Amino acid sequence: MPVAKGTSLDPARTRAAILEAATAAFYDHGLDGVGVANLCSRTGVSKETLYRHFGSKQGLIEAVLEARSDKVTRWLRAAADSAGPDPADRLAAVFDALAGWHGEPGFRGCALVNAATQHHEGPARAVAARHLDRRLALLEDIATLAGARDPGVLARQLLMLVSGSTTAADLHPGSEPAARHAREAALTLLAAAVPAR
Amino acid sequence: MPVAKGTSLDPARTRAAILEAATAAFYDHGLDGVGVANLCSRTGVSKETLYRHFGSKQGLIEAVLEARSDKVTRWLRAAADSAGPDPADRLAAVFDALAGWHGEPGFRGCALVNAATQHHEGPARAVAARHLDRRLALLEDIATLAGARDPGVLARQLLMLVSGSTTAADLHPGSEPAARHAREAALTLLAAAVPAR
DNA sequence: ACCTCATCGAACCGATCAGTACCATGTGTG
DNA sequence: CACACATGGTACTGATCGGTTCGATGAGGT
Repeated sequence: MPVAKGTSLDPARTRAAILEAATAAFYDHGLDGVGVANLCSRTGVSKETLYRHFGSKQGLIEAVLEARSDKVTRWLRAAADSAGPDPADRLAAVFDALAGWHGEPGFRGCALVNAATQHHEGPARAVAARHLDRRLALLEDIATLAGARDPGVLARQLLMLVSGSTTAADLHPGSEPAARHAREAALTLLAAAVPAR
Repeated sequence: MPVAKGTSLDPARTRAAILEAATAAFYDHGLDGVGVANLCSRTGVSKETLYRHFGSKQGLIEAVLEARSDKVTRWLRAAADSAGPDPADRLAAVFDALAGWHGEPGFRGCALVNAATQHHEGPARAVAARHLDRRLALLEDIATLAGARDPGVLARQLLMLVSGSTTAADLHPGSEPAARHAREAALTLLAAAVPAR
């Protein structure tokens, strides 16, 4: 038997439960805004169990951010894939997905970026940098598919629109969703970056 | 005599010194990363003096962010003004100024945005929102001057490039400065937003 | 000379923090 | 049944936190 089959006393399951609760708590209250004891009471887990699984609070933070980056990256790539082969459609789908995310109740910006701005040292910045690299790769795929003159440059410009719209949606009050304007800007940049027609 | 003229025992001067040291410390280590006692030792000031001037740590944070927003807003507007009347020149000058800022040693992103992502409650978010409003107003002036179809929409798109390039410069490793790519994107969006030529 | 006021330095408070240790409990496996 | 193990609960440590208080010092204006 490769994996455990029991339901209750399963280390992997407790680990996942801690991870899930910590992800939400850190996102809502900040990395420094929630203590380990608080996290334990949210999950119904003892401190000893938490420390046995993650070693330290920083270890937990790193695991949370890593898992979050994986999940968000998969989600955004799936949104692009669901739009079919046309690069403009794929790009539009990315920003439509962002718009949906920004409108969710409890939205507080990108968890990875937020974490990196809170902890200048430690693993947060490295994980956030890799996260942005993943986003960049997705956008660069679209730019290349569209036949852009310099896909790397276009992708970096599009990434700024992704990050910028997320910041705006979090911090800037506005009647219209920021991602909708970002979407139009992205399509304009895409069209301007393909040499011929 | 309307104001004090002495140099040493001047409340306004001590207040400014605290503000200056706190601005740097909060920027470098985060709002929660530096304690009040630590701040006092940096300035050579006693806790009693600090609390007499600012009432609480939150009061100090609010004063720091307010002053920072004023200073940054004036600085960015001055950069635009130094570029002359042409809207494209003014927009380019804004991103050139950003590029210079992003390249400064110790650059860690926008202090206002960072503060707002660290403290979801309290004055930080409100001050940051007003700060983004000021930036938006500057960009909207340029958009209007250029005769854009919808200056408000263009300004919000440009603001995303400003915020997005600042985030990228802080968190994303890259050989070329993000603001240079943002500058070209901004000029492209500006050109595409003016109806006739 | 006098008084006021800003200030420093230090002690102090209660709360909270990350992290550790110990013990009782329950589950799964042999 | 017996053993190993993951766990919850509780108590504890040493440090740091924001904030308050008190007394000594010294400068400025009258």
